[in-house]
Amino acid sequence: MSSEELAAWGQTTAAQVRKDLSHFGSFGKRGLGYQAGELRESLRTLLGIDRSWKVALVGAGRIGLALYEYPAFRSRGYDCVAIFDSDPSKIGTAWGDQSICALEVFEEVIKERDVELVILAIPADSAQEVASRAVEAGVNGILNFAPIRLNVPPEVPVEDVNLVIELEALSFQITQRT
Amino acid sequence: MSSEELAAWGQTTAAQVRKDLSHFGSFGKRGLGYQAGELRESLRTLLGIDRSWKVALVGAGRIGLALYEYPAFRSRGYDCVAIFDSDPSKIGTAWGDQSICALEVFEEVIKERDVELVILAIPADSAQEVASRAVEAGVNGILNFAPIRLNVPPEVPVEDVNLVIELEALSFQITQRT
DNA sequence: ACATCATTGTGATAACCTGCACATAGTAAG
DNA sequence: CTTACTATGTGCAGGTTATCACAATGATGT
Repeated sequence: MSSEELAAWGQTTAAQVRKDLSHFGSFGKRGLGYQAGELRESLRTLLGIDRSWKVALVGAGRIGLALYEYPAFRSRGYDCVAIFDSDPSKIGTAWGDQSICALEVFEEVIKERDVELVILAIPADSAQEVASRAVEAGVNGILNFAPIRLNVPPEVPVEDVNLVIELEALSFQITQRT
Repeated sequence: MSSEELAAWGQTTAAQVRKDLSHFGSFGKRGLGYQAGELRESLRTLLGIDRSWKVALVGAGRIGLALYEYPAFRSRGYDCVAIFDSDPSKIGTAWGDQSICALEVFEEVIKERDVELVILAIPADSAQEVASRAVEAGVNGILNFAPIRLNVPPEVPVEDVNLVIELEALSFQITQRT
């Protein structure tokens, strides 16, 4: 597969593909291109997605449920090993093979099950507190659906997903289109 | 409110805030700062979010449900005026005040209800087809949850949301952290 | 063995973005 | 009215990112 082909796939240019890859090493053969399977594996290793990750889900609401049942997570190596919620009526009930835990036992469960990533699917007003507790408990990264900017130490990466902003980005582009 | 304060809020620098705003006009008063409410309204107009937008949801699965019930959408002016699904057992049933429509009547309903934005919460294999039909029916923008790059004319903006990639971005950063 | 061809990896170049620093202008007080 | 003060808007400089263009290199065929 040539950088040209890869570029078409990724909506970019051939030069961009080659430059980007060159920052991490030399993956292609001159005159031939890249061997797709080999490149794929190299990149998987490079990105740290050549193994499975233990994930905890905080918030057993509708968004939490959608994420928990999202097949792509498991198939890409993200294993949900714990679910938390603050609602007493949900605690103890089970989704699939996971029983929903109370936030009171958060640290305990996180450590016991070696959770590395936490998905926050809870309202904005409790997100900061849970995030801080997660960091304290040794979590390595946070995927945040709450519409606030979390304050965490720089060594713990946070990825924010804000669906309203995505819609607003569309609105903006449409408005600009004159 | 000074650019300094705004910068702290948005995790950036005062100079950046001023430069960015200056691209769209002059909103502040020298020696005083910005008047928050006024600035807010100016930006809302600029971004095209000073009005409500009519949205159709395609895919009445768990992700679709989570989005449909997401209160922030309605409160920010995004009105879901139609829901579509291909599953015959869902068609005709209702979520809240919306009855789920068949994809057969897609174009008809889109035009009749003046839908401007479409949210695609369906599997990758049918996303391109629905996207093309949406563009053809006159939709102005697409929020795409399917993990494929949609092929649509450049005047129709597409925002992609890929939750697996968000998790992978975390994995990468953690791996790099050495 | 040699020539031809295709495509990489990369130095040079251009475009873009961020941050600094200050002239400018509006406010307030004497 | 004049002076002192504050915070904007912006030209400039530095750094980062994208694009170009080509020498280097391996494959293929004669």
